Parts: sequence; C-alpha cells; structure tokens
Amino acid sequence: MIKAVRGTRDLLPPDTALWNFVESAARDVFRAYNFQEIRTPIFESTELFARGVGEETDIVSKEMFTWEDRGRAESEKGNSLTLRPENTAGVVRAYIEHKLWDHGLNKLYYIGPQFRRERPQKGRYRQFYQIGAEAIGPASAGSESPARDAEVLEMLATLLDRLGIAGWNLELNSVGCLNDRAAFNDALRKALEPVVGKMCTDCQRRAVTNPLRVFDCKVPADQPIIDTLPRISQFLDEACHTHFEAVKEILTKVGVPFTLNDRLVRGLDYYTRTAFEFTHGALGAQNAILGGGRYDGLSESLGGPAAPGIGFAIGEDRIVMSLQESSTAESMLTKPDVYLAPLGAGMNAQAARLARELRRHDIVVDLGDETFRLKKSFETATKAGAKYILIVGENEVKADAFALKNLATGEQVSVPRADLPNKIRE
RNA sequence: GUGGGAAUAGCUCAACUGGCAGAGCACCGGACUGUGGCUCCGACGGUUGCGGGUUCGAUUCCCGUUUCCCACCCCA
Repeated sequence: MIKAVRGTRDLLPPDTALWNFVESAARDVFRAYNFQEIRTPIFESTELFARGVGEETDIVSKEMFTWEDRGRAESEKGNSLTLRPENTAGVVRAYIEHKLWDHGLNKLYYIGPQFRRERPQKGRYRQFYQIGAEAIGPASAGSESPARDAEVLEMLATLLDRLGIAGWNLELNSVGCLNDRAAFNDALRKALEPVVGKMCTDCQRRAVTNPLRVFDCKVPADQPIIDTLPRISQFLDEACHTHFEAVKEILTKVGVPFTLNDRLVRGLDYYTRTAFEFTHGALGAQNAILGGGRYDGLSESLGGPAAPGIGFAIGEDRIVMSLQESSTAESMLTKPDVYLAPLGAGMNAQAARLARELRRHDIVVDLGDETFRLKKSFETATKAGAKYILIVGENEVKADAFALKNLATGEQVSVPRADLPNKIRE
C-alpha cells in the first residue's frame, strides 16, 4: 500500500470543517485591519532562503527540501530550488519584484503549506500550515512605527480570542538592531568565556556558533549561570529603546496583556527590534502557537530598498490541535437540509429535477437512488444528519405533492411542489 | 540528526511461560415488499507494519527496516 510520506498527512472530514473555521476566522479578522491576501509560490530559488532566512540557521543548513531543476539544455546546469520553509522571504521577494512600495504601506496576509525536513512529532509535520501576515513598506508610510507593532499584536490577540483559545500568553522582547546585537554578542561571549565550561554540552556549542541561543537552554543546572549573563535590553540604543517603550505603552492602553521575556530570541537571522511569541499550555514541547517580529533589514539583504516590516506566522496545525480539545469538528460540519429519496423505477430523474430546483434556493440537498429500499433511504438520511427526508415516488409525482418528513420530530406532511423551498427552510 | 516507547479488523483494544487471531463499535444484509433512530439475528472484515532469523510451531523471542508517539537539537 502506498502511504502518505513521512511527516505529511491527509486532512479529512470532519476535521476539515475545523480547518475552514480557523481560516475563515483569520480572514474575517484580517479584513477588519485592512490586510489583503497574497499568494506566493510554494517553491522558490534556494538562494532566497539562504540570504533571507540565514545561511547558518538550522532551517537552511539542514531542514530544507532542496533539489536541482533541469537546465534548459542537456549540458546546462539547472537552478537550485527549494520548497518554502516559511513565507516571509517569499513575500518580501514579491514586494521587491513588483515594486510594491509604490502602494505605500502593504498589509498582506497568507494562508498555506510550508515545508521543513525535520523529525516529525506531534504538532510538527514536514508539510505544515501557516497563517501569517506582514506589514511592510517605506518608513515614510509608517512601516517602522511602533503603531504597526502594536496593531499587529492586538490583531493577533483578537484572532485568538475569536477562535476561543483560552489561556494564551504573549511573550514580548526587543532584540534591537544589528549594531545592538553585535555589541550584545561581544558582551555575551566575554561573559560566557569564564563560565561556559560548567554548562551543558549544547550550551558549549552554542557559545561558539550562536551565543544568543544559550538563553533557550532548559537544563536546570545551567539556569543560575544564565541568570548572571547580560541581557539584550541593556544594549538597546536610544532609538530601539524608545521604539520598544512605545509598543508596550500602546499595548497597555488598548488592553492587550503581555509578559516581558528578555530571554526570548528568535531563530531567524532577519529579526530586529520587536520579537514575540504566543504560547499555550497543553501542547507539549511544541507550546508556541505563533511567533513573529520585526525585520527592518530583510528587504535590503535581498537586494531591495529599505523596507521596514513586521510580521508573524501562526502554526495552523497547532491552533487546530488546541481547538480539537475544546470543540468538536463534527458540530461544524455542514449537514443536508433535506435528503431526497427516489422510490421506484424512473424516479431518479424526477428527484434530480426537484433537487435542482431546491438547490437554486440555497438548500443543501443530498440525493439517494431509486433502487434503494425506503428503509435504507431513511437510514442514510438519518446518518447524514439531514433535517428532512423527501419521498419522491409514483404517488407524489402524480399528485405533484411530496411526502416531507421531519427526521427529528417524526412529523410528516404532504407538500405541493411550489411550497417545498419555503417549507424546508422553516 | 540523537535517545526512548509503540505498531494486531475501518476505529478502540484483547490474546497467560511460544500452542487454532478475538471482542466492542462501525460498515453491509435480514426480522420490517412505501417509513429512520431502539431492539434482535446474520454476514463481511487480517499476509498480526514490512523483511529476515531461532523454533516442531512466532502476534509473542532475536536482528534489521519503515512509520507514528515522547523527549532532545531546533522551531510555528
């Protein structure tokens, strides 16, 4: 048997109803903030992710699905292509390619699959789904304003509340600009030098490759040491500090609760200033349901003009997972308003005509078959959750009035053809 | 990529120290020829994930492999 490949899965009804619920709630909320949809290709030049996400990140160095395309001629070498591991780089690429700065501030959202070659576990798949948004444009259009950061964060709080996800927590930090980070990294290396020998092997490695990540360490014995290390907050320059203060002030005034976490660092190279994560308990080790931040230098690093921006990506798989605990996807499924039961030879055609009429009135119609015994039609209609069953037999056709039975109450009446739509919608 | 656990009917799970592979639910049919849900009866359903080994005999023990799960690494 051929099975779905490692780390991929089929989404089936009734669960798909839950996915649609999440996606349409997101679209509704985004619309209220005037975000518009963008759709970018699911594969791009490998170079885009190497330059955008960062050559040294785990994502680029070992977690991408990359292959070489065929060249135009036999002798010619093809391009290196990659399934997108995230969507921000693609959006910024499109921003540059289509000169979207002509529109001032762009508020864009996307919903779609992403791909990472990681070891699968619960809430982590090789094809996973993200719902994300980016506010990007020239600084003169307000893209660099703390108002954007606060707007995006408040939008996310609204969406999570709307989805009924109780108990989310917004963790907030500022990772400063590139200069701040350089100074902080130096200080961190210096501070780590005398103590790193006492830390876990992971931290010893991180101290060399990416000192920032030492803050992610969960080894209890290392925590007292980590507590003594310098924090990025001490290295923010005047502009970054002011920016961060303004974001916090707006959030407080609009009533979005947050927790400051000066150990929060993000894995992708392009993040600057505001960095955030929404977490939710009861999701195991994968407790982050969304993450994001500002990426003021990303456009330039991809060869574009200065275009400050802020965005986020929601792990849709994890949102759906947390909803499955509280709500039943079953209840979100569309159910037929009426089940048509053709009874006897020639009745399929009669039922088809009726079904067509009813569907024109936006009535959800399910249709049986004339060879079914009536008992079977009733069973099928009941199992499908239909509200009514309509019998289409010789007698009914002759009288041009049909037996309509309410499957919940058991009440059955004969209804003239012309009255059916109104009667069914009652 | 590292460490650990698991895999038996469509689903949830049994099967004693290694001795005929089972139940509940679901599905299909019947009791009931144009009236469902409840009840009763019946039928269907399996190379025990896959491949090898030990054995008279393997779902059971051993080795390999695949997938899922848990935790790392990392991340949404």
